[in-house]
Amino acid sequence: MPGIKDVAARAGVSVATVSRALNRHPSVSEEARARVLAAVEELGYRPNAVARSLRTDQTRTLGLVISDVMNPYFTELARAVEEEARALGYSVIIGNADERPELQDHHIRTLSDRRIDGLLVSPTDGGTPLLLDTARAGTPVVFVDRWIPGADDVDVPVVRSDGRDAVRELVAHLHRLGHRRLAIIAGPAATTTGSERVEAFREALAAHGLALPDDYIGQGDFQAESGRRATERFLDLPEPPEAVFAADNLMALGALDAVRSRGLRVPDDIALAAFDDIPWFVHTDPPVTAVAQPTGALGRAAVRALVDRIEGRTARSVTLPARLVVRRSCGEDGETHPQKRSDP
Amino acid sequence: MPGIKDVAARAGVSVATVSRALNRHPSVSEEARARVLAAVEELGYRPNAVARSLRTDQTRTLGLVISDVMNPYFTELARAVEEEARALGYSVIIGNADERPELQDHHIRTLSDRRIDGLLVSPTDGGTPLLLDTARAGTPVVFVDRWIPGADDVDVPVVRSDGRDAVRELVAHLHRLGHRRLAIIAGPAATTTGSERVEAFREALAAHGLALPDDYIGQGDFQAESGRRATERFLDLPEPPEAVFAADNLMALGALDAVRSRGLRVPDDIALAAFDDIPWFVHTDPPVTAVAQPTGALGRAAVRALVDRIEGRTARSVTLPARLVVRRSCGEDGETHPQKRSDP
DNA sequence: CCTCCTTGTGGAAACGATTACACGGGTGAT
DNA sequence: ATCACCCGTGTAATCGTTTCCACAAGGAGG
Repeated sequence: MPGIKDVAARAGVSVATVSRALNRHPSVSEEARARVLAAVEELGYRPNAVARSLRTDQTRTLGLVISDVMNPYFTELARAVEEEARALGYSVIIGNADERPELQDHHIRTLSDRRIDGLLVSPTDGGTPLLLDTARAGTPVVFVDRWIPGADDVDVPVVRSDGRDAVRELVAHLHRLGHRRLAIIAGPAATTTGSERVEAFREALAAHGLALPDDYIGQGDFQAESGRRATERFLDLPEPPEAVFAADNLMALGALDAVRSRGLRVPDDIALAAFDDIPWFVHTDPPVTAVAQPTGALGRAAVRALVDRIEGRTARSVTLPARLVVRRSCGEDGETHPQKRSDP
Repeated sequence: MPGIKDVAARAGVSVATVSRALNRHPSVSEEARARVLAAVEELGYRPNAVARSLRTDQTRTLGLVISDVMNPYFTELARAVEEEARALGYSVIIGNADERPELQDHHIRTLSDRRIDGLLVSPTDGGTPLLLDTARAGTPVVFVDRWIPGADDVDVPVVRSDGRDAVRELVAHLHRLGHRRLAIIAGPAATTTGSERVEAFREALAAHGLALPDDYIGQGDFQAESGRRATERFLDLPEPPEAVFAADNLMALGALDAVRSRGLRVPDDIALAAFDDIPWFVHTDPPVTAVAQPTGALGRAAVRALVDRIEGRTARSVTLPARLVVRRSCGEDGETHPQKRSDP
């Protein structure tokens, strides 16, 4: 592979001039620039990004650490992130933490070693100081979707969506359909999305004079299998819930599994709803009602915030509203959706 | 961030010794090694991967260029690739080509600039010489899932799965259920998986004395929307097919969409099957019959082949068999599955 | 005519690691 | 005692860029 020296030789100029020509530095003559460009073309020269990074101390690369690549929500997020980053001239390296703290650490470490310019993280459960230490050490960090507490002493914007209103709508919807015993399959308590969604649910319930007994809170870990187990536990209760709300789409899938393997039917025997809408929910049996996050917008906003921080501007946290998408998994609602909102 | 010099100073040795101690070079005394390790620990030193790569001319990074991150098949592949790579001491950078040749080129270029050690690609439609040029220029390349012709003059192993037998089984299954007018939604003709699957289908049909008229070949692009369009076209035919085989899962999703929006039902009005099994197919209405690839094994084999090439060993192409998973989307088959095979 | 600035250029010093080479001192064989 | 060798270590070159600094040539202003 040709180096800058080869180009310089071919163009009959020094390496300094080649570098300047390529980086659109103003003080290089039209003529020299032309000769350099020609030489570059002829040799098929491409600057060595590794060497460049070493010298300039920037890689134009973003790290994205997500909790689970197999979760359609995160792949959509990842896709949006990559697109926006590319538009801004950055590449992104994705690390899949698979909901395992030690894997998350592994990726954070590897990415730091690579000297990425900034880090986008949707932190998993499990308190490890590495992430915050990294932020404290000066690497620009932005949280997306989830965040972890203790980031007060360091500037880490959070880009997320607020499901409170949508959850309220969902509970109203369930209530209207006659469901009174409502249960939730929660995510790990240590993740914000884990606890937050339970809180929102509990509050919404309270507004209708309903309680959320401990038996009706299933402990999940955002994976399908845990959704199945939690649902089976619900079904074994002396008084099983009439509706189950899964805090993410994978656990909803597991729940669907569980009720089906008992020979029961959704929504006739039990209603089901999920957080995070995905294309497949349209085609499940039955189509499932879900709280939809503006995933793409979230990803793009997160990248913009991160790049702002990297390039020395200040970045602010962003919260975007989620909305309820009613389908058939909670029962037929008739034609009236008093609280339906128009698409944002 | 501390550099190797800081460590050397702290440990009271030269940078050379630090480097040697860290790279388990044999000739460094126990005592020096201990002091170095202590200093590393105290300072929280991490070697700068960029500098190291520049010097050693290897990044211990693999590039993975896939055609579509949103396709569950590819995300499962990506996940397996990352796992195996990690086990072997490599990181992977994923590039999403989104079925667009120019994006594929963009990623190949970016990855080459980064001096990745090897490239794993599942090429999109559209002939651009860049990919083969890269391989010819000496970058180890392995094709996974799909491949492109013209790679004969350069050693590019292909890791893929052979669906021929499974497609034969599928057609037998459909035939047994009484379906005679069978259609296929093909992928882009320029991708091998696009044309190959059509050929396998045609051959299997021929074995039953059935033809595959042009009207029954829908042109898709592996995206959901194209599956919908193709299916609508089928449905508009004076004599619509009795069964539709989608060459990937996303197009099957689109097909499902199309038949549902006409108020028709699967499998009563039309049967449906897909290439690429995914978890969601269990929960669609109805569960869909699919040809399942050993995706994880494919990804792992691909990484091993690539690393073999990188580390100077020779790598061979690998072909793994796919198998048929019968569900309900083609109709009830009774209890007998004469050709059912046990899980590999 | 001299000075001062501008413009275009090249030489050489970084960046942070790895590694070839040299060297000093100990050890075993002759 | 001499020699050859090995071991542990340090000095310095190197990887491919960017960029600081020096410098030459030419133009403008006094």
